[in-house]
Amino acid sequence: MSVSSRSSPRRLPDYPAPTAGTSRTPALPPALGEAAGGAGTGLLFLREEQIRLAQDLFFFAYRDLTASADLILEELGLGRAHHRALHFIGRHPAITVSELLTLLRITKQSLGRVLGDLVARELVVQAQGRADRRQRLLSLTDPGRALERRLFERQRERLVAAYREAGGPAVEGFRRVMRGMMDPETRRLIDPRDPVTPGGIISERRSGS
Amino acid sequence: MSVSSRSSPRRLPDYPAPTAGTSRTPALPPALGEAAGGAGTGLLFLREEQIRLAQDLFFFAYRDLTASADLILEELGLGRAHHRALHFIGRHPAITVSELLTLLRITKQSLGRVLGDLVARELVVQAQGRADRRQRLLSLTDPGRALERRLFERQRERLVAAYREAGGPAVEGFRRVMRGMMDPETRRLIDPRDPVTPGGIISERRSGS
DNA sequence: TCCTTTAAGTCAACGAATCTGCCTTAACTT
DNA sequence: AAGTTAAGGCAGATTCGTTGACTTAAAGGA
Repeated sequence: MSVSSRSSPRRLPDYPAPTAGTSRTPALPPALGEAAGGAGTGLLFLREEQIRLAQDLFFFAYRDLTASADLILEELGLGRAHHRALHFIGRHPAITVSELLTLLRITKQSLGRVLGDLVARELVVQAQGRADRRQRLLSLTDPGRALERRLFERQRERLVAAYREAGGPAVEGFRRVMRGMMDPETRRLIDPRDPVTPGGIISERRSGS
Repeated sequence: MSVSSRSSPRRLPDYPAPTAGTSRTPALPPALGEAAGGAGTGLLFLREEQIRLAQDLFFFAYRDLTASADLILEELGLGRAHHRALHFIGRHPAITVSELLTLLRITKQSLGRVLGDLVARELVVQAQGRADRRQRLLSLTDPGRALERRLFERQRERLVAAYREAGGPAVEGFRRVMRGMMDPETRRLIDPRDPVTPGGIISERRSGS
């Protein structure tokens, strides 16, 4: 259900203070950052502005980080969805389709198209599972691995720079906060200790190595 | 240009080791987290696995964080694009359309649709600029502010929990790393000190308060 | 005053990436 | 043999983004 209905040249109030006392705000609200609570565990560090700043940081950092690989993808006629698939397949060779679906949280249809492209281009291969022959275990081919690496390098530069600037303890803090933002199930997923279900990435389906 | 061509029941290799020695990897590679370099500023903290973990953290945290507001949005027939617009308009009352475009990095067309919906639903109002009457300064209406707050609260819970668990110094580290990942221009944008261009959020167009 | 540029909005057409619902095939499980 | 699971497919739709060209009104420089 679309909502649009803008068409006539709406009348506009000719003064910039439409609703309640909403005067112009400065570029960004001042109270935050190091100033607020020092590096200590001050009591006020949960003020609303802090949280809103985190939203901003997240939006912009994610936007810029993902954008850094887009040039390469565009040249190849691939999209971010392809990148995500390459990333996770590269990180978990012989992953099953359903595990990949769980990681990406998209539907079979959506993944199907992306995966079809990648297989057609011979960036990904499917192998029949040995233990369960219904499964199509996904792995990168050599060209697939090469492409994934090219994409990775672009983001690596940024992340290395960010890590280096921020320093080790900051990186540790970064990780802790990021983990805290995830759903508990997701957290378990990326946590080496306490593997989700004994065996596979998601559900044990280990077959022997 | 679509690439698909999957249709015939492709022959599959019936053994799970398609390419080079890609045997099954464990749930997640072991070397990382606190184990790796302690909380100290070890020298090895830039190893590839660290970087790849950051990618994962980013993907999952962003996914889970944004998903937390989706329930409300869906009820209203709005999308994430609407949420983003509400967020930034709420954060910068009387923002101009072009400033908003710069923040979101999308095209006028895309924003146009979203904004049209929001104005039609009276969640956002446009007011003619006083200094420059070509501008349509955007602000939230009271219902718009109320909705934005509902959406915010969902995310706030997560972020507060994450901040609280991680602790103050971790939060500071989080911010530093996030800033480091952005484009320099973006960084200037969210940095109160050193405002981008004197005045407005993006370009000075301050008119007096 | 004339001319150019800018801010906003619009039309038309398209593309990427998601979704739902329903169905098939093959293989595993009981 | 019957039921369930893994993968894949078709049809159709939605959301959100794109490009390119154009209009209108206002601002600003010469």
